[in-house]
Amino acid sequence: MTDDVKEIFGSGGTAPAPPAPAALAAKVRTLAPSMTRSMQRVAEAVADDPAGCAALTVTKLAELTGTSEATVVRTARLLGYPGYRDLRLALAGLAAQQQSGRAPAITTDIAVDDPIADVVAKLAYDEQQTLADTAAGLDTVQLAAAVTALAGARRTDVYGVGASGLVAQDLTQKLLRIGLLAHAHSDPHLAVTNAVQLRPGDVAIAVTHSGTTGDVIEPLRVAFEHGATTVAVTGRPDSPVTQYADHVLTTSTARESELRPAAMSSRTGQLLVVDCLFVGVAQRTYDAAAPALAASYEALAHRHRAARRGP
Amino acid sequence: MTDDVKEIFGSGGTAPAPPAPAALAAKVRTLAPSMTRSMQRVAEAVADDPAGCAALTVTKLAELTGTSEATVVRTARLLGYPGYRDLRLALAGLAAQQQSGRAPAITTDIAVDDPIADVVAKLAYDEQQTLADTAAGLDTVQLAAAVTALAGARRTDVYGVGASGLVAQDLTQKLLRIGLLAHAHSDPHLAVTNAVQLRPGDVAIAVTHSGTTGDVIEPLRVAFEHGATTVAVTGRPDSPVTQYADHVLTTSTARESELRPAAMSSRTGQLLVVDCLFVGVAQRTYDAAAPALAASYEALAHRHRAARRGP
DNA sequence: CACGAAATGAAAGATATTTTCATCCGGCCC
DNA sequence: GGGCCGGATGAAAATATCTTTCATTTCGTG
Repeated sequence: MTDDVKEIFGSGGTAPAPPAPAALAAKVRTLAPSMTRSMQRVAEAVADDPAGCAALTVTKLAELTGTSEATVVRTARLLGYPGYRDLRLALAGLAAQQQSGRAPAITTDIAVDDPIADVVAKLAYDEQQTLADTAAGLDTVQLAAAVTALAGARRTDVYGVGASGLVAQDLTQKLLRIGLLAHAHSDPHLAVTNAVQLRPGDVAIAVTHSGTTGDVIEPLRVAFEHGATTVAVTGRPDSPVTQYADHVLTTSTARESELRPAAMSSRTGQLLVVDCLFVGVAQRTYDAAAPALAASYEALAHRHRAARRGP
Repeated sequence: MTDDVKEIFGSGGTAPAPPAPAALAAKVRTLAPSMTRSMQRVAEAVADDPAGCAALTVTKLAELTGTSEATVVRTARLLGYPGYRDLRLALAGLAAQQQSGRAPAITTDIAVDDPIADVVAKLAYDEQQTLADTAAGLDTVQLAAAVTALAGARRTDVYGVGASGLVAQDLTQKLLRIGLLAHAHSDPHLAVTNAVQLRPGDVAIAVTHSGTTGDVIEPLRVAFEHGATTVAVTGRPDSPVTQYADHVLTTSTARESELRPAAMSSRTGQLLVVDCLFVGVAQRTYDAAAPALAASYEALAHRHRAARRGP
């Protein structure tokens, strides 16, 4: 009997045997016949609830199965581990695998009665998806062109209203940090007024998910007509805003739903594009950007209290 | 409510602190700043090679990192485990997950001479990572509590300056959309002035990555002392801001580098938290939120031109 | 430059695991 | 049926591992 088992499992019992990775339940079943009664009880408990057993000490598991520590250790040995400690480790791994295996209930829409943990998971998943899609769909040639224009611009105006307005501000903040003259406009009147000032060599950027926001298209048109280099960051590469854009940067959108309007999910992709623009420009103007970044960091330091250490 | 959460997270082994399952690397990064030098060495080793460390005893790991057993245990404690034994178990689980899991990752930092396509890939990857880590590390009990407070608040004030200010605005915009009275403050004086008005039942939210921004802590403190329910969204769960926070929502940070300052990478996690808050509140107040969302959509429609160009 | 607080590691103390060994149980031959 | 044998089993000793304590060192500060 024991010989058969050995044969099936290859080389000899303890020493050279690879500590079983995952197929534990199977191993238990296979080896069960060659086990003594009390060892079987232990093995069964282990196969039944790996996660639970992983939390138990030798003594506890012995108690639970109505056996002794020695028996538990013997069982562990039979299963191919040097001792109970290692079996326990493997058990923890197995539990974790099972856990992560039965994950994705996240493909569904967010429902009104989803528990909060599901909401977190779904939102995170959707945003990750948006990032992946946007990154994959981003035209690096257009991006590089936009970066070049930004890096050499005398001044840069960024237009965005609503949720996209925040993205526009984010970009502006970043560009200012590395010493570029940038301004975000969310007031359409002022935006147009300023757009008139733009000249060739300047840059105007419009951020709009739909690509149909008049308040953003107008200033971009004006900038375009005054010879500025114009960039559109939009989720719709065929939308009106692209008419006046020298370079179009397309963002991807996650599925939307009632509890997750488009305006909300578009933000993630837009911000990725903005970050790419920023880093791109920072690379191009590194000699100026690096000290500027360091300086702005220094300047802020005194506004932070010293972090306290936990006890 | 609390029951739901408990259910999701399985039996409450250690009731108050669910020992981190997978978000270990994230946790290390989050807590690293509050660690001492030698603890950091241990934490780094652990985050670097979970599988390897899982095979080590306390003594060996102490040796490997050039520290003592005591330090290893202290580190394990800080990471949220009762002792090294449990950290080791979690490590084994993590290793197993990684094993069975996914692609290796893009581990390099963004360099000055990276081609633009690499920049896009790295940024996207980092932000995805941040999302995953933040989602995994988010305490859903705290989140649920914050949502409940928000849903029932008479008014809500949100504080944030710099990059976090945009996040604060984002949250405010969203809450306004579903009919809640919310206001974002980036002027610290006005913020404090307004915080004085808050009463029990009102909510104050501070957004700060470092958790040490005085301009944000002050108004939160005032709000706290006036009995408002206070929430902190921060990357540093042990920072000063949490002193005055009834509920702490921790965001995870991606590694940072010269071309990718902390302020930049923190935004992604903060926005995820904000989205979760929003959706949570929208669920709770669905009957009021759904029509409000629809109404705001309607109201905006006329500001969009019809999309031209069909296929 | 001395002071105090925090950090650190050596070693004692507490637990958990492994080994040892005496006992027990079941079958088998006489 | 009794006695003997061989493996199965658990109690307890021995060891390894983990945790705590406490004295020493280090570092920042006035």
